[in-house]
Amino acid sequence: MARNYWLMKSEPDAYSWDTLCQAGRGTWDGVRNFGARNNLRLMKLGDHAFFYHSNVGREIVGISEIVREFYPDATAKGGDWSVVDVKPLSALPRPVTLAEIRAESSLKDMALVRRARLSVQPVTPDEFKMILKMAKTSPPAR
DNA sequence: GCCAACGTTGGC
DNA sequence: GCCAACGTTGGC
Repeated sequence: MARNYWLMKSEPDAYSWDTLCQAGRGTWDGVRNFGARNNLRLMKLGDHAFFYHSNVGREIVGISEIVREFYPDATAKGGDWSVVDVKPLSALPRPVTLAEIRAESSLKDMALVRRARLSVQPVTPDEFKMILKMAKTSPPAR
């Protein structure tokens, strides 16, 4: 069975990869964008998602796994919003920055590049593999 | 801290 | 259903 890949953004000041690792499991709440919500609802148990630090860091730092499919967001006052539960799977050997992703031509169509403001977005298997490969190699010289 | 991009809201 | 105004995200 094919696994789907995603990318979820969080400002580390609000909720960081370290916070998720310490907690062991987390609920991805507070999404208030229809596109992002729809992506949450497409997530299946066992899907993998990059954890991206927006604003501070601007880099992918780890991979989480979806451990509960979508259910209503208890933090929403009205509206039709959803959450999923995630757990940390593994940290990347080293973070892959937005600048590196922009510089990699095969990743130019990533939603991260094309639709900067979408906080929950799909990642293709090829994109996922490429970023893993980048995370295992040395950072580009500058 | 600024501001461009863009998603959402609401008047018509 | 259009679109202007508004608010928010997030890179720089």
